[in-house]
Amino acid sequence: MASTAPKPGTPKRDTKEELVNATIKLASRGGMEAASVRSITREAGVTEGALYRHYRSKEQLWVEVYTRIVGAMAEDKAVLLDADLPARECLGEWIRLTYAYYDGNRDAFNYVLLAPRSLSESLGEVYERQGRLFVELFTRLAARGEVREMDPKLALAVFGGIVLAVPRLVNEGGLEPPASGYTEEITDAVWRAIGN
Amino acid sequence: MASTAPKPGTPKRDTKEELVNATIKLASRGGMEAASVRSITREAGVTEGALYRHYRSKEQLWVEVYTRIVGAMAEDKAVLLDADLPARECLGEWIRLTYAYYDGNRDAFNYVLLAPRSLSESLGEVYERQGRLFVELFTRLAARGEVREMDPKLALAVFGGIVLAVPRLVNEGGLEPPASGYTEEITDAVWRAIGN
Amino acid sequence: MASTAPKPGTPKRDTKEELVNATIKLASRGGMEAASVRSITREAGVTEGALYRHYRSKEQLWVEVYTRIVGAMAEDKAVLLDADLPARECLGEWIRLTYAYYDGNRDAFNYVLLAPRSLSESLGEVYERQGRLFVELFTRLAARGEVREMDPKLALAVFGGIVLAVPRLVNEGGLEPPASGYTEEITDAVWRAIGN
Amino acid sequence: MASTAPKPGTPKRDTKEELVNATIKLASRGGMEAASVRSITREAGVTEGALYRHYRSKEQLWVEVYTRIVGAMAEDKAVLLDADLPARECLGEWIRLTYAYYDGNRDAFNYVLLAPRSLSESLGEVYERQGRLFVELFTRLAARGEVREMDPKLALAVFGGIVLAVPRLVNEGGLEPPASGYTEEITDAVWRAIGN
DNA sequence: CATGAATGAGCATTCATTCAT
DNA sequence: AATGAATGAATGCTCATTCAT
Repeated sequence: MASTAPKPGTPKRDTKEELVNATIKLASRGGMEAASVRSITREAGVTEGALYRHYRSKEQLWVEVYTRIVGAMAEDKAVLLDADLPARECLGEWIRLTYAYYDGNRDAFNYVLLAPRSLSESLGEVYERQGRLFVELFTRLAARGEVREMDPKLALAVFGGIVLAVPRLVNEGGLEPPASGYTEEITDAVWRAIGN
Repeated sequence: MASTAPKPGTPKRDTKEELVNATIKLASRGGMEAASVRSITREAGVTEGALYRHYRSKEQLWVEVYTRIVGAMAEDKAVLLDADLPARECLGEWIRLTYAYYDGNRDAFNYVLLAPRSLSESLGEVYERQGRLFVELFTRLAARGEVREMDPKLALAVFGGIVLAVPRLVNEGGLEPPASGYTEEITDAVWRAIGN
Repeated sequence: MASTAPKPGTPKRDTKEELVNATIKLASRGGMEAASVRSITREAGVTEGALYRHYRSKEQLWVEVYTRIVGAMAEDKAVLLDADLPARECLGEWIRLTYAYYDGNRDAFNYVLLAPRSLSESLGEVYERQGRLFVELFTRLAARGEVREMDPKLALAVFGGIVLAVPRLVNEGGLEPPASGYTEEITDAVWRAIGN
Repeated sequence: MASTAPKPGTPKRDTKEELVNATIKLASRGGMEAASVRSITREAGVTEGALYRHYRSKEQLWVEVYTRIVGAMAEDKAVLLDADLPARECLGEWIRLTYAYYDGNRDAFNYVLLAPRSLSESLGEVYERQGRLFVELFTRLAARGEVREMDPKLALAVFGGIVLAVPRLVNEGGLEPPASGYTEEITDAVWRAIGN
């Protein structure tokens, strides 16, 4: 008779997981407004108290949500960073990678990008960490003379602006959906703007 | 019988005006959270009831706020559209104009960017109208062969992305402040991305 | 057809009154724990929001409650202060007066006396004002040599301690109820402790 | 097989002890509000479940806390009761003793004073037991004609009132700190009030 | 036109207590 | 004995909106 129940000392990781998933799900569907503590916990199938066992505050839950998304993406990007591909190709991969994570978590990203004012410092750090990775990439490529000579942070803004604005317009502004993959055209635009 | 009340023929547009100004003022200072119905009406010097006499809802007040800002900007841009300047110069002016309105109304814009989902159709229309103006510009320039051949809506996304992302990063991402005006460098980037 | 409804501009003082009364009533019955915002407003026949129209916080409501009770008592005591009665008689009246207000508001008093740590500054002020009145009385009597030479604040503590402890013991410690009026015996004890 | 666990014969009274100590420690530092079940158990180094293995409820833990404090004090006072000192001296010692326990456990005492209504009967008994001891003392002294003829319970109220009110005023009412010990002046006042 | 008191559902958070392990 | 995740009702408070005057 093998027991399917978790052992006493074994922390059930399910709840944290459920909470994070519920948060992303709700935010993706109905924007941040839909992601109240009540609705998150209902969606996760637990009570409000359970959230506060695992996270100090709603904000800390968001920190975890964002940290996970960005953290996973950052790992993949770090690999790319060391792959020493030609600049244009590298940028293309970078964008493809960004969209891979962006697509499933659109609203989590938007929340962070559009309302950082209200976010805690620890979330700000995760946010910056994401930016530093691009700056690192750009700086390396610049050292090899493969991209334009410009403030890497400005390059980051240009890159981030283009990459984030396009899906928004696709969604809400009437732009046609990606079809064969907008990525190519977006990479073109980014490359022209910051490439060599 | 000297009357201190406004003359019958004199339309008292004051209340609506005060409400709109109060909204922009509060949102610009303290973000969207500071612009509650209560604080808006207090700032405007009227009561909550008065707001609802003039606007169906808080949302409708925001529609008006946004319509006015974008409307005024659109007028200026329409002039530019007909001025037949060389493409690059025209784009530079266009950006300068955008920032002129954006700077004074950052939070009104951000609100729209952050939560368009919850805004009524009329706001969506205003939002699109702004985009159509750029599309019109781009199409004209394309007809003269002065910009790249690309989907004008994609150009809009690229343009909008760069233009909106840079001030954000300047503000919150640790980028150096505009100095004599980042506008030049932004225009460069935009031009490379979508110019000819 | 005389209208019984309040005029537009006329503030209905009822709600504030109801709130104050409900607070005293609940605190007197079930102690401070029974006086939650929810129960206070239910008892007053209004919703929670209504409380916050009239008071910035629950604490501010308590400030009003206490201010009213102490304020009314202080007025009566001020009269006594100027009546120039012989010390012992004056003290007796003072105690009688204290009980007159104390009896109807026992828990409001107890709350303030036993948990001042959590009270706002403005409540602290009201609290002190009550004490200053006694100190003033004691100082005057001392100047006439009718009471003992001692720190008036210590006298206040002795006076307050005796006066407040007796009803507590009557209520909860098994002391027999006042019968013909404990006041006489209490006045005796107080007089011996601080009189001349 | 060296065992690190306590020997079978050794009773592990640790948990109850830790719980009681943690409660007193927290209440003395941060008032009753700081003594939540969570913080008590964390301070004691156990979990919430452990508390409920040893006490039916939080209230029962407080009963134990209070019983211990008062019990220890009662033992000391019982010795004093049999020492047959002259009345005034005896009262002085009694007060000194009271403060010795009161000072280290101010908040435990205040809790009882503030909210006895909600405490179980067993706590009420402990509370009364404390009073009975004084009544016993007073009755003996009265039999020897060394104190006033008055209801011993009234004497208890007078005694208790003075003794409890003075430290409060010292702490919060702006009275000067005890210096070499207010005890002398307090004993004076008590003696005048109830002594012979 | 304007007032402003009242609504009532909503918010994030805390707490003593329970119970499967 | 002890664990600690989960409960669920309660807390003080905010907000856009309504309506009798």
